Amino acid sequence: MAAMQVFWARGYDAASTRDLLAAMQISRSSLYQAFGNKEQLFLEALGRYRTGLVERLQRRLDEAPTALAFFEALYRDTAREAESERAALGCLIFNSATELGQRGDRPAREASLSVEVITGLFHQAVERGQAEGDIAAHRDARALALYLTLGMAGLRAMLKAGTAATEAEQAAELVLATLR
Amino acid sequence: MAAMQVFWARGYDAASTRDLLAAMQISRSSLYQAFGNKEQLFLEALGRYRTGLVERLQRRLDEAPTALAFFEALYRDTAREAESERAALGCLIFNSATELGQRGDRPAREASLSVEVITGLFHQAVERGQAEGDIAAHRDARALALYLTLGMAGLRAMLKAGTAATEAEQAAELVLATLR
DNA sequence: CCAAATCCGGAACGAACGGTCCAGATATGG
DNA sequence: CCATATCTGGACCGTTCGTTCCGGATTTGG
Repeated sequence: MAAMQVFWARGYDAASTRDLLAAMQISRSSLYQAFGNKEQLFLEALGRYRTGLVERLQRRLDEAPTALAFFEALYRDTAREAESERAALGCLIFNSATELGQRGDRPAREASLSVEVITGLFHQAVERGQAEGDIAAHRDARALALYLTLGMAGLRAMLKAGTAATEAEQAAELVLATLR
Repeated sequence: MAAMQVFWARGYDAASTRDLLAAMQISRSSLYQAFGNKEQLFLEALGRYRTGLVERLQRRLDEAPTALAFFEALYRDTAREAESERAALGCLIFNSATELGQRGDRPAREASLSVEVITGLFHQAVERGQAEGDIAAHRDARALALYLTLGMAGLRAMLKAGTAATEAEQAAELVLATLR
């Protein structure tokens, strides 16, 4: 969905309906007939983003030799995005969660829920890693999952702030160090 | 400055000049005479925020028994803010850096610079901690400083996403574990 | 005490916002 | 082939945006 890209690049509030129309290549009336309003279009876009991201992460996790290797690849690949256009976009979920904060409306709640979904996936990955013996078993799996979500949110924030690739990679490496 | 609070709570774009006038209790013409425009008012507010924050952090660092104790108190106090109104506000610097991203204009550049200033303060604190022997000396000080800034940005993002206090504290504790 | 300089409330500007609406284009099906 | 149903381009709505501007209030200084 093209609307996703617009919300991703500009944020919920700053994405105007005119931006959305231009990207989706449809007319105003079609948008309102098909989605009701801007809020529902955003919810649809965020839902699709989350579904796609979870699918991709789950596949990478399933295909990874170890859960630790999964986290290492995820963090290193993300850090290496530094200084690219892709890095400036960030992640729609973290972007939305920080923009909408505790606003209390549906978009805000859905963004928070999406962060929790990511943490849930990380939790499952950590448990696998602890069973495999690659991830320190003496630490609480849920706490590690929260820590890894925090790390990703922080890394994405640093990339948005313009941190250089080498520095992002060094910081990411230190996040990973806690797993061992 | 009252304008700071408005930018802090609502973000740069979402803070309307009418919001700002109401908070500052001045008239429209006074604002434009005194600050030129909204962008310059924001730069002023962000500058004051940064100065105040750096002063407070530096004092806490100077008064802390060890640099490690400084980081522990900072992270724990921040995590404990979870579920409060204060946590929903986040930090003006990280808020601005993530909202404005790599937009290239003055506000965006100033936000990125502010993040770097925080990292610089952390760098100095890490070096003191390594000299004192409380912080692992085998790790690069600059990398640790970047990691700690990343951790703070991540923690603030989690608080905005509505993470519970107990979970925020657990995650913060894991960030601190890397220092030892 | 008055003249001069400064300040400020509020009206007004053009532009952009999210959302509505209808005439005309397009597709459907008997 | 035409009647009917569906879709859509774009004008338009009221509101809000950042900014400008000016007449009148307030302060200042001699």
